[in-house]
Amino acid sequence: MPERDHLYLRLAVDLVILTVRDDALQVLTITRANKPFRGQAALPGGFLREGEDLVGAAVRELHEETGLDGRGLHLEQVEAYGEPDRDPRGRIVSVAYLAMMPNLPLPTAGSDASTAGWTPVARATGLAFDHDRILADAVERARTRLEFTTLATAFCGADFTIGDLRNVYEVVWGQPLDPRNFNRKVLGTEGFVEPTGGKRMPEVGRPAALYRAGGATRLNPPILRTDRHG
Amino acid sequence: MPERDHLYLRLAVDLVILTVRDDALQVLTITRANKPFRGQAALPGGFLREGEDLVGAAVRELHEETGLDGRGLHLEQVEAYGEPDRDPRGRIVSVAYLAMMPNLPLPTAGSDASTAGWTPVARATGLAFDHDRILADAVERARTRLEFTTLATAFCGADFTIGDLRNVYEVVWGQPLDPRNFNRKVLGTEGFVEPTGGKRMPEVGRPAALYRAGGATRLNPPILRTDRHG
DNA sequence: CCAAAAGTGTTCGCTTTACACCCATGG
DNA sequence: CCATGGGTGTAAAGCGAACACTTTTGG
Repeated sequence: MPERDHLYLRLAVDLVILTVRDDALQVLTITRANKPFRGQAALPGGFLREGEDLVGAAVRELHEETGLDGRGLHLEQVEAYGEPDRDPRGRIVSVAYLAMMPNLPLPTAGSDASTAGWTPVARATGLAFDHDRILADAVERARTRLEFTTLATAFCGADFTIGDLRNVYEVVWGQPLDPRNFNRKVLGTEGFVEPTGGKRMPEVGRPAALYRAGGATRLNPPILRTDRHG
Repeated sequence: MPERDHLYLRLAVDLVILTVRDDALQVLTITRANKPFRGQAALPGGFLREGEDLVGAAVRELHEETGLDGRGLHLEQVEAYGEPDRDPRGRIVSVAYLAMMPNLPLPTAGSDASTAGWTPVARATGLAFDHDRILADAVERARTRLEFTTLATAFCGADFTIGDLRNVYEVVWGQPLDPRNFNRKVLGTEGFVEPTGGKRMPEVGRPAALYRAGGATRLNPPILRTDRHG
């Protein structure tokens, strides 16, 4: 039923999956197997299919291209990108999604999955399409999310210490924080973390209490970076 | 060049144009002239065309449906909506844009434009498609924007008083503010407003100094609502 | 004079920040 | 003992909420 002035196009979903690894903020990238940009690094993603939700497409593509199970992951829409010439294959509008996950080994099983890997955000330049810009937007969004939500816990495993959580903030923000004040701020925010009762023995130093993510979503009051963006 | 698993669809752009009018937050709506939802209120919007930018489509549709010139308006992307059944005409993904403008009379010239009008947000329910949800998301975004950016000035004309600006905050947030503290907060934020030197005589009371929008974009420190959302 | 809105000064209390200090472990 | 990171106490500084008070107009 195409009509006059009605442009038909394809819709892509691109994924910015972030983790904290080796004291650096890293992004999940794939090496493109097909043209255009064959052999070049890109964000994982793919085309929306019939009957599929945007988030559903994101979860499916994540699994197909990296072997990861995206269910349970907090997938947050960043923005839609629609410049007419952003994709040489034709008119393709892309919706970017952001997720944060703990530092887990990537499955190496699947065929497509074999090309997926972590890249430090600081060195992730020259990506295919307009993925440099998408990545920059998503990282800025993630930095803001740490200020106002409890999503930093998404970077940690099931159990973590306050030091682990502080490390997430320091790495994502690229800014050192006072360990003592950070401790109080986190523990003083109801629902941010819950003690598990366990302890973790470090290589050196006093054992640290273990926590898991609490029920709260929003941080009130927020934990603000002093170095304001903009 | 359609391939397997590549869904072709149409992309719509929907507009949430807000203003403050009669001490109420109001949204620009149209009455649909075509099916589906013929005769029902909806947000202005339309389909993306060939070679067109997302923002370009938003500006064009705004002009076609309301007669307004969207150039110069701060159009901010809110979100993309992609539920498979959100539009009975077929698979249509919509990208919503938000803009804030002063209380100007709407052009009544154009044929399509004749159905455009302002509706108080509080009474704007039962809109076509999923526009109720889009409106709610956009309004929440606007409320947050007032906290962290200088966009409240977009609701005012070229010249305005601090009282005018405070009224914008009070109406959009639905919450009274202390006039004295608000005054200092605004004037103490560099680049928020600039004095024009003029004064405005009210019907009753002391004349108020006039200001215009300053060069700043972000509010640092922010002006936070006490009634936290969520 | 009074009413009403604009604008200034000041106090109180909380949050943030900076840092001294103690705790618990391995070597 | 020392080094290292975890955790508590505390005082100073900064900021926002509340409100007394002055200013400038029209009636």
